[in-house]
Amino acid sequence: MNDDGPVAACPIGPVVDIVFSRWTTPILLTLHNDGRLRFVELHRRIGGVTAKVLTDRLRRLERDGLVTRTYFAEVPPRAEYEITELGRSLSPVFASLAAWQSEHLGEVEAARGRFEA
Amino acid sequence: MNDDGPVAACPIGPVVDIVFSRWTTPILLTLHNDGRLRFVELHRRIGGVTAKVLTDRLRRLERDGLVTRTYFAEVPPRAEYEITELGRSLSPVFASLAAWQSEHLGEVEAARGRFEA
DNA sequence: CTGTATCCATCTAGATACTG
DNA sequence: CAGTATCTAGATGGATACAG
Repeated sequence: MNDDGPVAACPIGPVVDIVFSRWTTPILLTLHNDGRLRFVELHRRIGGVTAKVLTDRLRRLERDGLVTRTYFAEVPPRAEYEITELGRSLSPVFASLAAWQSEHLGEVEAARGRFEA
Repeated sequence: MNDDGPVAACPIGPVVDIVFSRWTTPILLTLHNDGRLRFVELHRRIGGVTAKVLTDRLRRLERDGLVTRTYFAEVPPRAEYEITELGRSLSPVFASLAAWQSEHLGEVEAARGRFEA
């Protein structure tokens, strides 16, 4: 949550809150690249996150309309997650981040090296 | 910090950590738009953040080469912060976020409304 | 003015156990 | 399998006081 304060200082606050909460980018990218996945499979591919936290993030993404959840009350039960059109529309954002990173991450690392001294 | 786990799931982890820690976007945007500013002025324009936290973020941005700090040991002292070329290179990233937000934030809010029901 | 030092409230996430 | 419930540890941020 970006605090209030002069909203003018951060007009992109809302989208940052929606997209860059922890674990949301790997979730969205995985669903974007790998298509519809059930819970365990998504969990396995992301790694490092607990079921509780993954569930929380997925609920939030579902609430925001970026992901859909389809539940099958079978035995054993099955839940499938899929990215929505709205979620897919974030593609250009992720592309611009990837582009910046591949072009400039080296400079950041160099700056960090200099900063040690 | 995006945990480890399969890095493949989040290739943009590093840039997300660099750019989307709390308060970093308003800091970068303010310095981008308003030019070189001294500490108090920056503090005032952002609002809602304490001096301690603002200092922390600025140090981190300085370390990463996105911002420069120039200190004048006068009485009273003066410190001026300015965005670097590297920091300015984030422009397209912010532009893509702003574009997405203006196009799709309404859909997110609609989804949230639906989710209540 | 430009911070730092300290302490504390809060929030998040992780571990673990358990249910339908 | 797909979660939920509970508890706790650690990180983060805020309040406050103080220093150079």
